[in-house]
Amino acid sequence: MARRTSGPKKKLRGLWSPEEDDKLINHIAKYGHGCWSSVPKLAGLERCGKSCRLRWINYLRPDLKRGAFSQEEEDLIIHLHSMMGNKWSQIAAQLPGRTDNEVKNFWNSYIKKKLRQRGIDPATHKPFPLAAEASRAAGAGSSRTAVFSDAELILSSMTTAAGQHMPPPPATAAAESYVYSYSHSSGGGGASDGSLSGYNNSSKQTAADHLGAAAAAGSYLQQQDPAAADALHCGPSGVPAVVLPSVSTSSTLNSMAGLSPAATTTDEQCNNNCSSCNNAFELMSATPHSHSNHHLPWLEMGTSGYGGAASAAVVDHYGAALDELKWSDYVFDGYGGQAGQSIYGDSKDAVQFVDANALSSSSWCLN
DNA sequence: AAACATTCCAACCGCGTCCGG
DNA sequence: TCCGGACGCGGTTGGAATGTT
Repeated sequence: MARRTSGPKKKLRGLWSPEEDDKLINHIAKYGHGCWSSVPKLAGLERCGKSCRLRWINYLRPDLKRGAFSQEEEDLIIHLHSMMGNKWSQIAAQLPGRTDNEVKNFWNSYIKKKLRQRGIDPATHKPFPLAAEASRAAGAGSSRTAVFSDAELILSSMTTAAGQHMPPPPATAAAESYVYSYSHSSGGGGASDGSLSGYNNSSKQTAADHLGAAAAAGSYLQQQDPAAADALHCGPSGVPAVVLPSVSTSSTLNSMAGLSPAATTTDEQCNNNCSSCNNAFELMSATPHSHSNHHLPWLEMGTSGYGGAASAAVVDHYGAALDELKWSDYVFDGYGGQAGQSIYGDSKDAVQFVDANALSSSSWCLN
């Protein structure tokens, strides 16, 4: 992989030899890197400080994980990318033992391709126009794929069974307020005791991962918009209290920051139709809330528990926070993959939008 | 087995930011 | 306030490894 070992610029040295690595490791072990520009001279290397820094950070650091990315890491990368864009260093910061360069390469060589294959624009995390059009054409059927247009969803969220329009969601929420139904055949047992008993064996680890991932996203949200994070009940550590995903949902991502529709419900949404949901705020204690067929209006979540001005404030906060969220968030929930399975992976479950006919204007919570 | 194509990823480049003088 | 050096980040490159014909 010798790179530019010959050329006009003398300073280019190509691959690092084991001897060079040893020198750098020994030097840093003894003295630390201090000022990188002085490292090459002190370590006896014919490299620039920048190159030494890069070599250390990307390859020699003892805490690097190396090896293939796990499914959870992949999911997290996709989700974080949907929130942050190409902020590789920030994304890598949420992945212990991974470097920005590694994440970037993984994205460019693998994830990007995977998303494209699924008709998702990796840059926007939204469907390619053609794919959306194809989906629209196929939309006449009872089940649709996860490829859809924003406008289509907004429309569906505003229409009731009688063809009447639902009260419009808050303006900031409208663009993101997708109503969809997640229909998952395998479902998942409910667990309201705060344990992970609602998760099957293979899901428990993923459930634990959800917490970590949610914490990461919560932390990010705290940084970006503390007020919004507070509205989402992010604790001081950045961990949102509303984090547990529905066990019926597939991946790490649907739980991110508790922002996903499947991850939370509220009293109003559930009281009428959900006998197993006793208290909306059970959710806020990170209790697994497994209602595989909840059809909740995204963004309505959490706000109905607040009254009047407080609710409006929360909505504002949500709006600000949700500006950061993109299509993949919904996809992640929408896909009904098994726990630990990337929603971008093959899945036999198809996302279904809530048929407008299934919604009443008085309740968002339907089974 | 050879030639060619594709993939992967370490390394480099250039730019922006930070910070001390 | 300006300047310059150091640092960090994201984008790009190009050659080794791997796959395909």
